[in-house]
Amino acid sequence: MRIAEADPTSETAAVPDPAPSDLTTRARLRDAAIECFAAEGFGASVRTIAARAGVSAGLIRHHFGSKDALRAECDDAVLERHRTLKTEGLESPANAMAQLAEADEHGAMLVYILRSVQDGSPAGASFIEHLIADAAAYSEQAVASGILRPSLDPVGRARLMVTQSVGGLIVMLSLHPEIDLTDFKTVLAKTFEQIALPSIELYTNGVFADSTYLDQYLAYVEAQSPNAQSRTEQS
Amino acid sequence: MRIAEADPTSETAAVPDPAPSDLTTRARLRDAAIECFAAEGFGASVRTIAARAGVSAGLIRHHFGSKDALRAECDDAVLERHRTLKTEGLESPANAMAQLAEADEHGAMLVYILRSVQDGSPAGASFIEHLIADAAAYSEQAVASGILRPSLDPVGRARLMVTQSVGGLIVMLSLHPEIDLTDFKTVLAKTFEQIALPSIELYTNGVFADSTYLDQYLAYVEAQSPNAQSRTEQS
DNA sequence: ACGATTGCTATACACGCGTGTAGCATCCGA
DNA sequence: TCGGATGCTACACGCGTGTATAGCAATCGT
Repeated sequence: MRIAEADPTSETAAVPDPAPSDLTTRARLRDAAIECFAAEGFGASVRTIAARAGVSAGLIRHHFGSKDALRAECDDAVLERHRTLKTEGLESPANAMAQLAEADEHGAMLVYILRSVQDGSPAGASFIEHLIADAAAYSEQAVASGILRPSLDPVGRARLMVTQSVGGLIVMLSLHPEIDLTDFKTVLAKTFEQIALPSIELYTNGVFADSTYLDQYLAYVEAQSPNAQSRTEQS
Repeated sequence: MRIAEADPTSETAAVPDPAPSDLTTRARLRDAAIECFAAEGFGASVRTIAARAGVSAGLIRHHFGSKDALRAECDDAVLERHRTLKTEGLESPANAMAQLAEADEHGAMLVYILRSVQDGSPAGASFIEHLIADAAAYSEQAVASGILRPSLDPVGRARLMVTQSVGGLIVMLSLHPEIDLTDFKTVLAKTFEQIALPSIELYTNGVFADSTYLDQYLAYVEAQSPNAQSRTEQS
């Protein structure tokens, strides 16, 4: 039913329209929507999106049917772009974000993901769960190879680190509402530069001087339920 | 000019109106706005707020002039309530949030702060900066008393930990969009229970097995600019 | 070469929003 | 007792939004 920009079922031979951009208007509309959603959040109006794509507003309805459908297609596009980027490149959760922020297009993609999480949409939750699963898998492997310390709660640790990292970026995004589409790269780079040393330091040494807090908590949780858990203990 | 709920300048003798709640309608309106903003974000309509307070919608304009003025007053109220709560109670940044989440009213207050940050409003930025300043002050004191490890970048560490903690809560909030005003406490308690062990573990031991990453970064930053910084080094 | 489908624009509709205005009841001070 | 301020409601206006419809130009299949 839906005709993609390169669907071979109804493609004749050569490209039918050498547009100003080499993309189909539909694809340009989708990319413009991704950029607008990243820049302004999902409250961006369809007229703004259409104006950014250089077309009329009604064309969005003509191509996608509704704003929600357009957004769903943006979610799919970003999700798949992230997936391919993940499989083709290295996927070290620590600097995956930094890698994503390199190209401008990737920067917009990153911010789109942050907006999705910030918005509370199912797509955002899906992103988070994927990131957590990836982090957990990478963590297990890194623990096995001696890079990371083992944890009493591996998936809990992965969940914590992902939510905190993404959340920190969302906070930094919210702290700069005047952000422009052109300085995604700049702002992200400055942020990473700002938090690089503290985060590496935190991940290397922690912040507590000794293990009294951890010991106290473990004793507390042991007193609460002296049965399950605390079996894989080798911190 | 502004008539507070207990302003003695125009108070006769006894309470003039034994309303269903013992608060002024104006104060009830303000509290209802705080709750609605916490529950739905700042897109909550004035009609919703008025309905929650059990009054008409136009009354908001009558009392506050505009929705923005109402929100500003909510910001002030929450900020001052947080300030008093901070000074009167203990202020350990680690469990300050947990303490805030105890009472229902405090839970709504916490979520209001999170919404402010999420929204990107100046009030949210102010909250964050205050939290960072507090955390930095507490951190300095805790380092002096041997509870926390010293840092190569103390304020950077405080900034990182605050933004990540608050951001993690925002992500958790966004992951539960169906949140109801009545289970602020429940959701927050479950979240804290979920992240307690991983965060204590992280803050105690870090995640890296050794200090190669930190050493590499320090060497890199030293090679980049061999002059300033790296003087207060005693990690 | 011609009909039909496609790409696209322009305009209008319905809705929810914040805001403004008119009016009513009540309470207080002189 | 009475004038005026106060607390509050009901209703209407303008605006921006997503959505729907009508129509035009071009391209493609046959």
